[in-house]
Amino acid sequence: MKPDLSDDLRSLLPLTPAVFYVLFALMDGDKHGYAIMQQTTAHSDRKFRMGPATLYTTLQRLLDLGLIEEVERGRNSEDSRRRYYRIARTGKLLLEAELARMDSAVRLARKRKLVPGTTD
Amino acid sequence: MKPDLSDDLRSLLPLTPAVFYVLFALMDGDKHGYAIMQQTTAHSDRKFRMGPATLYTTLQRLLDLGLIEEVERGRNSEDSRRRYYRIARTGKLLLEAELARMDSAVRLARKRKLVPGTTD
DNA sequence: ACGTCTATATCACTTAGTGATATATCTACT
DNA sequence: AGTAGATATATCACTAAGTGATATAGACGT
Repeated sequence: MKPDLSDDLRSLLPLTPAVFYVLFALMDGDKHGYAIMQQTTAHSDRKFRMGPATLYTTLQRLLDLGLIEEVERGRNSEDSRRRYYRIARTGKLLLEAELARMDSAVRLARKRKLVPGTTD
Repeated sequence: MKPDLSDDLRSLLPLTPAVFYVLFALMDGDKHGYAIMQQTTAHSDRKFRMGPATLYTTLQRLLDLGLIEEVERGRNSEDSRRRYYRIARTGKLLLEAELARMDSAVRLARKRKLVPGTTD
């Protein structure tokens, strides 16, 4: 059984594109800001391009909310400018809730034949 | 073959929640504003509640963009206050593009086991 | 040493969403 | 007929979020 999200977190749903793609990019490992920006362009099939202003203000907001955490660089000799981030437990729960919402919208649309069915 | 979206329309992706749910509500038939508000609450499993301010400003914006059209009431003796809307061709294309984006995000997440698989 | 890419950061501005409130109609009940 | 409550649209003042532009500087190849 999964814990329910607090009202506080639930009020963030639906996630804004910037918040969604930052959390989404971090789901497969810790990353620094610039890498998140690049992955986001790739993950969204170039449909969403996040500029630096959006990225860094979003990262700060997510830190304040406790949805992500900064991780002290463990690596030996990385680029000294980089700041690495990790998705926090609450951030993951929130991302899962958002994905469930998307999934249910897509399923409903599929019943109305607005989206091609699964092929994989 | 589907026509590509113009740059103008593509810049609206990802859709804001308000825009998405209005178009989504209209995909199964013409509706008036208040009905859209109610269906949205239902469609989103109460995860998104759109107040009147958001609804009516969004409807106006969508009319200006040509994504929806107002339909003159053909019915005989309906509630005279109601204004009915229909999704326009471009609005449907845009909604389909957004659903495809969501679908691809959900599929990617499923590979990472962040979303339960299909059961239906 | 130079140019380009990488990387983070902030400013001023625009756009979108929101709580509150207003106004009017419709419907059901007495 | 009166009226209470739900339905329906609309707008205001405010807040939150995103954005283009710009700044600054370290990394990397030639």
